Amino acid sequence: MNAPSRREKAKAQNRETILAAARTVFAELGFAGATVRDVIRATPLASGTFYNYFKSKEEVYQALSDDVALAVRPGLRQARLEATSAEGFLHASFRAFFEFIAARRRENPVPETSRFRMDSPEVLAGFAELREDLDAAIAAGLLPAVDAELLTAALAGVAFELGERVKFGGDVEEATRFATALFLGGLPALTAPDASV
Amino acid sequence: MNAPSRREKAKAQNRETILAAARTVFAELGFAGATVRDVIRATPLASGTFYNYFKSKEEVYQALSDDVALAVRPGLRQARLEATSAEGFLHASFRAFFEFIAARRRENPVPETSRFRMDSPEVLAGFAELREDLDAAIAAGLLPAVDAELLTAALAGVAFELGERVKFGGDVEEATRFATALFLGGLPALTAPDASV
Amino acid sequence: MNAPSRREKAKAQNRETILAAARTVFAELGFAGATVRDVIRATPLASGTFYNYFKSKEEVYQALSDDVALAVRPGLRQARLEATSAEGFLHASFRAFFEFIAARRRENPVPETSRFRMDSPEVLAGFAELREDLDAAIAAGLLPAVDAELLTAALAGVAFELGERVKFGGDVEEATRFATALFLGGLPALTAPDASV
Amino acid sequence: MNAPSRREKAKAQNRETILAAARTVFAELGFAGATVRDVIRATPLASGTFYNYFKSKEEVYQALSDDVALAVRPGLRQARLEATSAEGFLHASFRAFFEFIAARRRENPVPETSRFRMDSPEVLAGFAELREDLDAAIAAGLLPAVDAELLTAALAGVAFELGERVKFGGDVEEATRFATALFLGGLPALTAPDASV
DNA sequence: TATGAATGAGGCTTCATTCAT
DNA sequence: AATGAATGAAGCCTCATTCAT
Repeated sequence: MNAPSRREKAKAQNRETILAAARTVFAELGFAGATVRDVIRATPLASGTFYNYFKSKEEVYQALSDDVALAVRPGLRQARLEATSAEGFLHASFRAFFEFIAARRRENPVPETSRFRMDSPEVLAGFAELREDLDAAIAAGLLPAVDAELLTAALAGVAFELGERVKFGGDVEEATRFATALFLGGLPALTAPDASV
Repeated sequence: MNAPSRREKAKAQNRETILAAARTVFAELGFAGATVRDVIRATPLASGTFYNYFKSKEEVYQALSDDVALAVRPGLRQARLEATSAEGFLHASFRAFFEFIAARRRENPVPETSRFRMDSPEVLAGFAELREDLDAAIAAGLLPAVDAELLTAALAGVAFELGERVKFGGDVEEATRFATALFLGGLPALTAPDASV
Repeated sequence: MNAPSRREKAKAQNRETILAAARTVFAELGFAGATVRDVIRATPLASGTFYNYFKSKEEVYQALSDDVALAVRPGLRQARLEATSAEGFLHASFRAFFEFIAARRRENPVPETSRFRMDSPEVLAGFAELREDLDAAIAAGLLPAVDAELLTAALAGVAFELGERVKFGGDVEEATRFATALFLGGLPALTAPDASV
Repeated sequence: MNAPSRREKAKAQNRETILAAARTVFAELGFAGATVRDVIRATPLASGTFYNYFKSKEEVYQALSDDVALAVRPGLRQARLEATSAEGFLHASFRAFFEFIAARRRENPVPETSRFRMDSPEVLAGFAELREDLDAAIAAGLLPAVDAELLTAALAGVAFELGERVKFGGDVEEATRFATALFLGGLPALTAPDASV
């Protein structure tokens, strides 16, 4: 009992409608380029209704991030925490990430968009934990003692850009293999005394 | 013959004034976040004057890309084309990119903007030729025969994200070394038959 | 017979709740500056409930006027009608008015609003009958035969402005004495043939 | 030479157009009740133009006040400063004020309006100096030593309300005589030891 | 060519009011 | 009756762009 009333369901539904519209619109126009109006227009709702749910574009962004935190990050993290080798760690991370993008693509086909639009909230939210896990992995001896700050950045960058390819139809497995191999091969080189220039 | 008249010089000057202002403003606010007004305001010129030189913000963007093509990319390309080793190729590319960002940081010392602001014309234009050069380098045997599409993406991603760190004070040399070493170590692994998972 | 049912009492209660909130809100924001939403927000009731009792802000205004007609004005009129001297007439009028303002100040201790806020229903309603009473007082020989139109205006003006002082902490007694003395002294002069300029 | 160009004249003209519209609209709707849109609508100008001249309704209000300060108050003040008797002081003040209102009425006929709309900027602006002059007049022995705070309020209130009558066709001379006589007669009474209640 | 005021479209937000529950 | 979410009109303001000077 205490099942959600019809009204409560409608309310939850509207919230989802707005979030889904925002996802699409942000992907299409970029977060900065999108307006609240754009989001509303992508919705059957009236303009005022938006403000019953969110105070601003930023708040939608936040909600989108939260959604993702709930949906993807636990799995992603779990995979990393359970990893017993550098390869496992990297493979689990990249795979989870690319899978997520591919799933998104399936349920919400992406319109043509320029490559520098990859600033969607969902994507960014997941990276916050990465650094943390990296530190743990290094401390545990799973990864060599490289500069964790730069390594986080490099991992994020590669995930980011390969993710773009996946978003437009690239193969998840292939992207995962490529990224994993790159870092697996590169990591030892990063600890070697620098001889370059 | 036909040295530019005073009038022509004044004209060229205004054009440069606008472009310089746009560079600063786009860097500060991002392309999407910036308005033509913002650009004009960063200029001693009147609003109408803007339209004597450019039809829109997009056209300024294009001009900025062209500018950088003229100014930065030839040198970068040259270095890549003359490279005699994978390391030289990578090192030249990363170094040029991070130097570029550091220079921008120096002339525009108030970033306060997060990662979204990497969508500037110069940055994007710089990557346009990378793929081309990669293909050439692979054909020349300088780089192993990996998937050039994915490699381009991975290079861009790492450059992007390490570039962020440089933008906020990171060291150019350190970023260059890190990125170069990562790919130098990773490239051989990319050609090995995949054994992962 | 026919004592109010529980339901009728609840209904009357809600009406009073809204009126009380409106009084406070109008006093704080002024009639023009206040919105129906403001009134509802100052209430535990839902927005729709407002419309079960009033059609609009204006109707609340009217009801407030009626309320005060019921509550304050009879006493004031009584005092004026029973006055046996000009002083009694004036003193009763001013005192009632300033007391009213002081009472409002006590129950709503955050004025922060300047002179504009004197346009509340109670205040205006209170002056409506003054002219009538003045005519009666003049006819009864209580007041000298001055221009009742102008006298009404002058009384209202003084009451208004001294009322402002009372609103911000001025003493009721002092304001009453001042206003009464002014008119008591001035009234004879008003009947004298005009020699001025 | 340096005569205002056509453009400069148009600009000054627009400013006046807006101010005139604001005067009318504030008188009609009250300051609080009026919107910027209302002002614009009372104008042949486009909405954006308003903001070329004023940042907000409040700024128009300020400008209106400044206008009045320039136009009326110097004369008003002069008359008071030159007064050599209480009667002269009062007469000059009231007369100047009512004249101003009458002049306004002539050039800018007032629509029907309720009595509590008399919160127009012009009217209020002039009273700021009154208190100052009153203090000076009392110090100079021109007026008896009454409570200057309350006297200011009373004078303002009477001017206010009689001004309303003048605004709707009342006679300037009559209002001036009435107000002057009231205070002339009332002032002595204000200094007498209080025997009231 | 440069100027900058005027324009009105369009973005943001709040409001009064309705109406299904 | 009471509720409170939905609605869209309307207020606020900024913007890109034009055009007379």
